Amino acid sequence: MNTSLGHLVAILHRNNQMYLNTHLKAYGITSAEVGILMNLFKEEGKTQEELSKWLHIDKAATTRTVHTLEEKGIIIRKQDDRDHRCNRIFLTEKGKTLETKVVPVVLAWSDHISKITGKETYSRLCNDLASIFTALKKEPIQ
Amino acid sequence: MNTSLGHLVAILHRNNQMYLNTHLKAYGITSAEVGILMNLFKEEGKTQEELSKWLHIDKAATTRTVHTLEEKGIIIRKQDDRDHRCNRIFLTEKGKTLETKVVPVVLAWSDHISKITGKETYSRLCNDLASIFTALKKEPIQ
DNA sequence: AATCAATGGTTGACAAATCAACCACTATCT
DNA sequence: AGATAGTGGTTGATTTGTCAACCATTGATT
Repeated sequence: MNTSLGHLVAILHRNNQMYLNTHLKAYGITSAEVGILMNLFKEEGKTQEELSKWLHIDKAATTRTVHTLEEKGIIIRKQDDRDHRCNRIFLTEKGKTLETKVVPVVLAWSDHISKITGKETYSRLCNDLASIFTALKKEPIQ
Repeated sequence: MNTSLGHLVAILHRNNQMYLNTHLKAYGITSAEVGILMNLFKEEGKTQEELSKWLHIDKAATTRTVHTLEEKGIIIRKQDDRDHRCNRIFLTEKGKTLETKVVPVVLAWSDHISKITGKETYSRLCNDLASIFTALKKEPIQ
């Protein structure tokens, strides 16, 4: 099985993106927006910088995704009162109603994978990946 | 640790891409080309269709990547004698010399990850992902 | 042999993300 | 207070990939 880790991760990532895009199309949501939304469902009011760091995504990408979400009426950007450089991001009423639509779709894909691997393997997998995640946060590769 | 599998995989994938892009820049190779090259180093003469399937990548993407590789003088496309629809892909001499440059970089990233997780965890991780990989091949999600 | 479907590849339009350069605002330092 | 450095966000250019429509060739059916 001479398939490298990078290769496997790439395939899984694209598979996830495609899954999200087809199943969220009905709600007008794209895969790129899912990360930000899932974050907002948990806690609103983060700055774009904080979102970028959490998602490990370039701040330029965050800017653009946040803009399209605002145009769709799903979030609002509010300038911070103290620090006028910061935009703090909040869900609109419409945005809040999306939680019950988006979250199940995100979980459904994980469930698919979980069924493939079996439950223990799946949670082991998540733990292993999470440990990489935290390690990369502390000490980025090169 | 409320970080979903999709999220973790996405981060890891982008990390890998960035790593490859910075470390292969000197050789004029981009991350998108790595998959095809790694495949050709093992076995030449595959069709674009076969490459696409192996890489789990849209055939349009394969077309474009193969074209840029050809423009760079790294590969040649030869039309199949029997079936004139097929392009079979081969490395040029210049392409063959890249193996000793590209492979170590690809492995270096894996090594980084392996050092983070420890060796057993790493190979377990690869096995778990590979089992997902083969399962997806047989029975794609939705 | 003629038609019709399937296959391999190409193209155009778009989405997702990076990088680099930039602007506006804040914080610091003298 | 004024120069300077740092931070948060935006923009333009480019890369990577998807999707859908298309063309050319092959294969199957009649």
